[in-house]
Amino acid sequence: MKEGPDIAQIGALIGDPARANMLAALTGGRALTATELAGVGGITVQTASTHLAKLEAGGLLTQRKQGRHRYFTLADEAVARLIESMMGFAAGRGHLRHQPGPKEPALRKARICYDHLAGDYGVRMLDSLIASGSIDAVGDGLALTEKGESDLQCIGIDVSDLRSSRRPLCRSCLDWSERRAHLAGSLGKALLSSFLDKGWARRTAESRSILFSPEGDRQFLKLFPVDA
Amino acid sequence: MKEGPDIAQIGALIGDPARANMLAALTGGRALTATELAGVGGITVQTASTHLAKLEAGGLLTQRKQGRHRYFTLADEAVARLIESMMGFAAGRGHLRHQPGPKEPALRKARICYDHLAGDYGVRMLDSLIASGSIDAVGDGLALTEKGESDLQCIGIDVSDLRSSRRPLCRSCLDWSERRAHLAGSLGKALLSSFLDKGWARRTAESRSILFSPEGDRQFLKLFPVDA
DNA sequence: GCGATGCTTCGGTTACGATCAAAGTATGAA
DNA sequence: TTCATACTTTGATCGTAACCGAAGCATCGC
Repeated sequence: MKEGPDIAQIGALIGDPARANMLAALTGGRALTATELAGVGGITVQTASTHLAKLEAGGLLTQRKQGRHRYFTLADEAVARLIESMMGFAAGRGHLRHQPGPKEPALRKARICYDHLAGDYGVRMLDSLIASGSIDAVGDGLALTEKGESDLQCIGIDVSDLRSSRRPLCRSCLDWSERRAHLAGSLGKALLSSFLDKGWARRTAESRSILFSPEGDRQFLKLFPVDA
Repeated sequence: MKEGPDIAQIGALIGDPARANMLAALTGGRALTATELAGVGGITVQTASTHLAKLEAGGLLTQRKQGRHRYFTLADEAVARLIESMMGFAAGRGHLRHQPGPKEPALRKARICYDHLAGDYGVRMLDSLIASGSIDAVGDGLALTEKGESDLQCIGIDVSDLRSSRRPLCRSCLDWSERRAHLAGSLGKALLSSFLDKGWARRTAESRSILFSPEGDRQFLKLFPVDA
């Protein structure tokens, strides 16, 4: 008994509904203040403050002081992956939210997952990249091909820049709504950034969902076709 | 707020120390009775019973009645992966157990992870298989090569048998003690089974650790060399 | 300096859940 | 049948942690 690392601590940290909501909100990638997080957690700022202190002590969060605000973010990508993988697991077990809500469809279509695109559009993009031979899917792993590198160059993404970082270029991330993989890693981030830069899509204020403009939608679907 | 699946429920399930210990013990792959699980959880049978009922209701466990015993196992491999990934995360954050204990070294050397080999030996085996060209590592995924298939045939593992199952052949699983990948999937299971069948190693009664015989140790190290 | 805002700390209440003893149910052995 | 084992259910206790009000700091704008 008592073998291995202590999973009960982080389980308990994630196990509180208010904290889980905060973490889920932070999986959106942007830094949030204590007051904002109190909002998503449905609690007062005092309570939120103690929760945030616990999460920080547990190594899940980091905070950055900026003036009289304190911005909280997930400690690193590993935390984001843990949260998303738990969401995927929970979705598979039917542990869904009680109220689907009106925002749900938008969230399923396209949302941000830490720093890359998820949802129907995220899955579609990866499928298309694989079908066109830009990405090789071997087993459960992903690798960029030479064709993919030159194709990406054409749409303004310099892969050699990305390679210089320590972060893996391609990573598959299980999508909780689609139950299939989408593209994470530095390439996933770069692609989403380029969509936002081009004005094809924009992030929403309070939600993880990503809204495509009519023109951006057209361009995206053209760039990442799916053969019938 | 309140977006996505509910991770707080499973977080809370794993968040209790007694339940976490039970789950960790069941990651050893074998079915355990309620009384045995009460032992690893350090609680009475009554308390264990309520815990087990909760875990079953949450979809993490299944039970099988056999005479007057009730054998509990993890619901499926996804649960095992979740637990191991949380262990890996916890180990990375330094959420280690307070008492390392005397069994720790054996556990780090070789242990069972659901149904395949983990620990130093598990990582070594995968490294060797990759170095010899039996397995291709692309990105974070794994794929068996033709050479690998014939090599495995030589040591008595029929890959075509394994392919018939729905379960993926090769899967990489992050090792919490080594912080590197070892081989999971049906091939990982088949390899460990063959070691046990050959009498190279045996499982221990109360622990997840796997004990190699002197002869088995020699054979294993010869079969999976690491080039300096 | 002043007040306003953002956040944390303190104190006290409350509620939930983990715990076990004791009683109840099911299976097996004699 | 009777007793023993394996487990669950019930009931009651207890501790902890979530929660908020109020007070205490820190920072900004004026």
